[in-house]
Amino acid sequence: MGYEGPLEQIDANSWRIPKSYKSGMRVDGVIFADDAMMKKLRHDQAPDQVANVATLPGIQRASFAMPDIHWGYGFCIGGVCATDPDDGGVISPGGVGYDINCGVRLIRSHLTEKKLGKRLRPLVDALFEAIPTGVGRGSRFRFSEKEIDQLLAKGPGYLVRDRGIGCERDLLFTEANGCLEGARPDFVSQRAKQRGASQCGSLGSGNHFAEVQVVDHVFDEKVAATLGLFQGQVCVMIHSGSRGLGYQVCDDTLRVFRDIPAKYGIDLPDRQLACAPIVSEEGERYLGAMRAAANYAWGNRHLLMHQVREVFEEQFDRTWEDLGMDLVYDIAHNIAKFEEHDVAPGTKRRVCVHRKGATRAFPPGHPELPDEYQSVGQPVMIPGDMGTASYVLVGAPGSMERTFGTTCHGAGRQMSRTASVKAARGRNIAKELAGRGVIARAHSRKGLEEEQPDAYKDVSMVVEVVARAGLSNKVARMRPIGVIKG
DNA sequence: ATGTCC
Repeated sequence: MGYEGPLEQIDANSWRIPKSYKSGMRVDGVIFADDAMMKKLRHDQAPDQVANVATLPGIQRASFAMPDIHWGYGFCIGGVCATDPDDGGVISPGGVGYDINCGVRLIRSHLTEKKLGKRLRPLVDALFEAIPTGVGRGSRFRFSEKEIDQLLAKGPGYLVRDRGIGCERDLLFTEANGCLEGARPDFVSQRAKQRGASQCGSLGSGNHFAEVQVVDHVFDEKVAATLGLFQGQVCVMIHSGSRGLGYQVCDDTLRVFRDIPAKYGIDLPDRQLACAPIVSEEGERYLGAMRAAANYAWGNRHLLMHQVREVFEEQFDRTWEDLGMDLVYDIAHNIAKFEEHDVAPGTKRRVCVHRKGATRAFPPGHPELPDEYQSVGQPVMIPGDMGTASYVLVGAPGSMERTFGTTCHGAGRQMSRTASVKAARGRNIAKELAGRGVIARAHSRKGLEEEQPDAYKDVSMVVEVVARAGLSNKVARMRPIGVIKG
């Protein structure tokens, strides 16, 4: 079952689904992809999901999808949708995803691959021992009921200021400073908090990882230098989200939202697009809980970084400050937040930008960027597969004009999890990775099989499209040398 | 993604 509707080529990198395609579409759909990607997309349901999102009340300009588009719950992964609260705009949990504020952070260091040498193996082993990974795993950090409310309200700011973990600079180099205003811990269920209380500081499973990487190629020396990156440098990339807490918030909300569209007279082409007006009791309850889960996720990645720093300190017998292990940046790629954007030429509005498997990519000069990055734009980390590469980009002016300041978020799967496991029969993925120069540690053999390099599209093709489309510019390619997973 | 079914 593929997509049989119209796809009009706008230019080399983007395609339009006209709003005449489906009744109820309020705006066009726009998909960023090259010719080869578009051919494959015809066999996917995801373009129909882009069209469905275009029917949501209050949607502005267009329903967008990034080149790593694939099918998801209600909204496609790689989807971007901005709604205006003053135009009847809605908030939809499906437009955020189950893993609220899943995201990526990159930590740099003074170390080089050359200097690391034989110390890589014990380093990866120590990371695997220190950092909890896998489904349902808890961490060594504990939060009482009062403390979890603090964490949900303040995010990593609570960890830095009240618990002395990490430093103020860590907050400055996190999207939204790691704290969304208007978080409502009191709108998060007891069950969600219980799951979250023991899991903060754990990695999780699936595509989540912590990776030791080497800067393999620099595309833009000047920008790389501003981000503190250089050829041959050792970095650590962390990909994780809000664990069981965010999942539970999404699950709790979807239960409540089943009958809400009808209550407000909202007609939907797919029940999974369940939503509520931003200006409604139900909308405000989800927004408050979602923001709290987002703050939790930033706290989680902050604690993961803290544990990485501890391991490096022990392995190299120097402080993390001495090792130069500063946070380059932390970005969310599953979130909805209010931002100022042009909804028409010269008309600025505060809109609710849903990014589901899509990354904010603010250009140089944006007021939300830290001073150090004003001249280069916001760093964007794009994880690829664990055997090939990840990318660092920076936001470009085209993102504001075209996609509400957004770019892609990853390679995107090309094989289902079951197909990946089947394809791994009789093979040893860890051994194959070792042959490619990557030390991989995971609790589950099946987990590694699901995440094998073949399961993913070529991340470099995805990055090429967003670069050519002017959404974000390439800075550096990162090659994995050690990875820990669930 | 997720104590992959309270």
